Amino acid sequence: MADDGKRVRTFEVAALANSSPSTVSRALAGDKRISEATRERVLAAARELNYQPNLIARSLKNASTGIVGVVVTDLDNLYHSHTLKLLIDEMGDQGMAPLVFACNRNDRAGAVIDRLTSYQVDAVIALAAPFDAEIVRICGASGKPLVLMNSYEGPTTINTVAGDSRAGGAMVAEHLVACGGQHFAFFGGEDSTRISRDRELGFCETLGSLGHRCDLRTSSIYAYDDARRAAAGLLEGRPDAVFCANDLLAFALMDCARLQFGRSIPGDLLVVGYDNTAIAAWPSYDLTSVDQCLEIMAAKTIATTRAMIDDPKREPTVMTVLPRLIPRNSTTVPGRL
Amino acid sequence: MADDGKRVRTFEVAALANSSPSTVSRALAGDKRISEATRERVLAAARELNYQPNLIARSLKNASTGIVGVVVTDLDNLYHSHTLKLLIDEMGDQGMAPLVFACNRNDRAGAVIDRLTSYQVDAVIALAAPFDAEIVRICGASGKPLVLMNSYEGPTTINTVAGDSRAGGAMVAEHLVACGGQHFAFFGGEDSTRISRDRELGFCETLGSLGHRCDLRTSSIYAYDDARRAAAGLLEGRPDAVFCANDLLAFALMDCARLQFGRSIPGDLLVVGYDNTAIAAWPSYDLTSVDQCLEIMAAKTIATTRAMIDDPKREPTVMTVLPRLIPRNSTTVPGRL
DNA sequence: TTGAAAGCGCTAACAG
DNA sequence: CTGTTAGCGCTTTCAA
Repeated sequence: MADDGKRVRTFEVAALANSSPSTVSRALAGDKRISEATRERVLAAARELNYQPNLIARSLKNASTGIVGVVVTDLDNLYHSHTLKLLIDEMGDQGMAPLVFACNRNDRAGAVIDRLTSYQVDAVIALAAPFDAEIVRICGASGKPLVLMNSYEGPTTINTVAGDSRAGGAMVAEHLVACGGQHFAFFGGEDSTRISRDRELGFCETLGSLGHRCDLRTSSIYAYDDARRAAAGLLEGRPDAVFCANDLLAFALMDCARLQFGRSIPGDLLVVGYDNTAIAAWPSYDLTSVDQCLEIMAAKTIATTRAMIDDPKREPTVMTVLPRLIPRNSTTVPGRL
Repeated sequence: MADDGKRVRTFEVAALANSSPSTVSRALAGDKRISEATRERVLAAARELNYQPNLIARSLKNASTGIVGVVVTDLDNLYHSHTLKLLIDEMGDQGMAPLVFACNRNDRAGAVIDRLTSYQVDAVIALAAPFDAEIVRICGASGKPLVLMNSYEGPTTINTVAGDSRAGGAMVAEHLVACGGQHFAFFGGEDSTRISRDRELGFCETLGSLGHRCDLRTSSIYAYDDARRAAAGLLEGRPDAVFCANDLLAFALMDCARLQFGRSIPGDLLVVGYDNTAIAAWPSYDLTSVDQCLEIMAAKTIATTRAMIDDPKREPTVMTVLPRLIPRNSTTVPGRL
């Protein structure tokens, strides 16, 4: 029964168990060299006093805190916030404690990482962050393993887990051709991002190898209104098959096509999105989309992080997760299948 | 220039500044009794070595870690993940470090809180958590301030920041009556939650005082498919004005009304949602919704947390934030306004 | 105004 | 198998 305020320390447990702090520490750590009898006594005492070890004190002695820093950008993006949720769940299961900092556009990434490392995190995971040399430098200098998840770009000297955007783009090309598309368009996210470029690249390459080409393209930032405007421009060109670099762009384009251009989907226009957001499955959109298999990516990210913590001089790995296309009504051509 | 791996300690800074660790500590803390000259020397040395204090070590001596535990449930709910984002941003600005744990339905809340308190967090914020006596007991026993944000229920002996659901329901009633509704329905979230009940209560009360009543009701869990099914049942009763306890329910109901019942919105049916999700503003839905002013709630939550940390024996406060109704096309009656 | 020394709670090396 | 001791990096008396 922990009484108000003060936490129970090893010392108190030791006193109750007629033993010493070190014995308590060992018994709780499962040290083999403790006799069954004393172990029992210690465990009983600990339970009775509701002893919870002070992890902060422990980590001052050990090298490791069990805390992993997570740097996130752009949590307004539903897809990113879902990724964070998966990471948090996975880390919780693995006994890691996520210390989460947002690094919004105007923050200096370096300052954020400095705060993180001040807390002696065991590693840093950067989520959907634009590649930032300063992060890499600081983590390198402080010897903290760094893992980039779904981040926009990075050399192979840094641990990276990302979806295979190029393969995803290729899948979409094959699918749209199979569905009878003739005039193809690409609707990209922010052009500077490697992810959007890779999706476009895979798309165009594969279209080419199938004897088609992508005549139209435009791009927009991640915001419905902007996307809507850009979509209008794209639709002027009268494409009949559009690949959108993410679901939000696809939703905006579908709304624009139906409400503003009076076109029916999939009758007049085939649309494919990316990320397989929950909303894609809603009947109003029923959007064919590429699923990045985020659960797998999150699991790999955590596994990589764990491996780097266990062996800091391990070679960095770059992992790629193959996405899969989820066909829905936005590309279902009545005559086919 | 911090070299590989090892962090710089006060000792090294002291050596470079021809001084002692204690002086370094004081200079960096801005202690008044340090001469201008030595302060300069110390700061210069610290900067030169890129000294970052070890916050873990510091907090072992001090009472406080600067870490605040955040317990979240149900991050799949877009509204909750957005709330978390706002909290993270606000805490970052305030110099708090959020240690985030998910407490999913099958986890024991107690275990999660125990892990949190093992890290000596300065306070715990429970976000959208079902009220759980165990959390309260453990936080109480360990003397950690607890703040519930938008949580489902709680006695007034606990710090709470929540939207005024009853007032929100009342606003909706007034609005729907003003828009000419005649046959009212309420579409609730999980019935056990106080929040949904309060929204309904405010709605029905105010309808009553305006000479109307709410004849129909149903409820659903937070999942599109379930909501869609429940909505179908509700629409059988042919209401012409529905208040949905959250936006997701409203979207499902709108889809159901249009696609399955062939009813037009707002022509045949007025719909109001709650939370003012980003999607509510999309043209396909263009949904009138109640905005909870989450930024304000997040700010108040952090302010309360800060106040409790600064003065742990402060009386708990219960705060309520007045929402505001955002009218959109789903309740725009052509003849009016 | 500054330095030396003690101690936060824990664990690990070193006796016994 | 177990207890004593030292020390993680910092802050803070206490002395000078």
